[in-house]
Amino acid sequence: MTDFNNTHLSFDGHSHDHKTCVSEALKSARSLCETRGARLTPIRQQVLELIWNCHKPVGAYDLLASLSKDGEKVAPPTVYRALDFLLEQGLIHRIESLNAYVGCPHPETEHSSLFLICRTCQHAAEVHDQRLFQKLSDTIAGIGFAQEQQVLEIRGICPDCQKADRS
Amino acid sequence: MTDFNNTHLSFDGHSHDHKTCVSEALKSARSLCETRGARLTPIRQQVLELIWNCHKPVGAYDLLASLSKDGEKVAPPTVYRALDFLLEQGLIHRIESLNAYVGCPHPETEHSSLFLICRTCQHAAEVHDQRLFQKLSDTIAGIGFAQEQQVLEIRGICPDCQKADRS
DNA sequence: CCAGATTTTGTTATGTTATAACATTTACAT
DNA sequence: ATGTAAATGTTATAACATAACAAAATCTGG
Repeated sequence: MTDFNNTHLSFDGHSHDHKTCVSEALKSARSLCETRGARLTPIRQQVLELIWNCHKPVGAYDLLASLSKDGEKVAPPTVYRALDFLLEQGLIHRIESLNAYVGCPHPETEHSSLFLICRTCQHAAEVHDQRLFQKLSDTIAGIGFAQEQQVLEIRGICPDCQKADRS
Repeated sequence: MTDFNNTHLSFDGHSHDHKTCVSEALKSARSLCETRGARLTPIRQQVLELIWNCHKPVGAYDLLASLSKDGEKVAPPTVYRALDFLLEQGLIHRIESLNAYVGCPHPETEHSSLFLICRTCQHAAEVHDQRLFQKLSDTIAGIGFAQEQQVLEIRGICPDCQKADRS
């Protein structure tokens, strides 16, 4: 069973109240960092918010541009340091095949993710299928390989965009 | 069942006759291109050979440097065009999480691959497990997502390097 | 073989993504 | 308050990739 239909990263596009889901993500991030003694500084929070505000995976230089809009001058290291922090805290994921970043809808526990990336609408849905992950882990363990990180990204066309195509 | 133990990209390091496996790969590439009416030009073949000669995934600029050694001046587009050709023909794979390229040990049929990437020895093993791929495809199809390309990369420590660590 | 079309390669410039190195400021703990 | 650690600012550059156009090589039909 996947949580494809109840994740914020689904392909449901604008059909949900994104403002609410962003603010919930931020709230959750604040409380998590509090608990962990990690410092969610203004810059870090701002970057996290920008990532969540965008429905699609966002590139570091897009974030840089957004941050620089207010006339403030921001340099790449600032953005990358914030991204590093958010990645470490599990608050965002990096999509390797896009060089881009997305918010994680359940940062409280470490987990592997499978991303379904639509080449039409650019959205990336995070899928969790325990049975699948188990089979994968078993296969890898059977080989004797000690896995530390999984990069699982499927590219194609999401259900919505397939429908749109046919109409 | 995986072919982990009978692939040229395994973690067996220098325990096999790599010269032979490179020349076989090149021979196979030539015959494949012949059959398909694709032109394996000197540059393309040279790039393929360089990739096979290296046990690890190779970056485009490493290839560039190798090509430029003979005093010839080679520019990035030359390398990237060769890589594009080789990717199209399925003669190499790109490892997204490394921005690097590896030779494909069975280019005759299109296929998905799962890569096990060792962060100690840098080798990347291509694994094929039909049952696993089937389960993955079923999961994705069940969601209604039309997959076109899979990026499956597991990072960790290979069996050999684990042994080496303990000794 | 030749002329035109197509493919491949050369060349220059630039775009995009990411990090190194070091200075300064801010927050924290005693 | 003061020393220490963490975070941020700043400058420069590394690493990865492609656009655009010119020249050369190859293929194809007459």
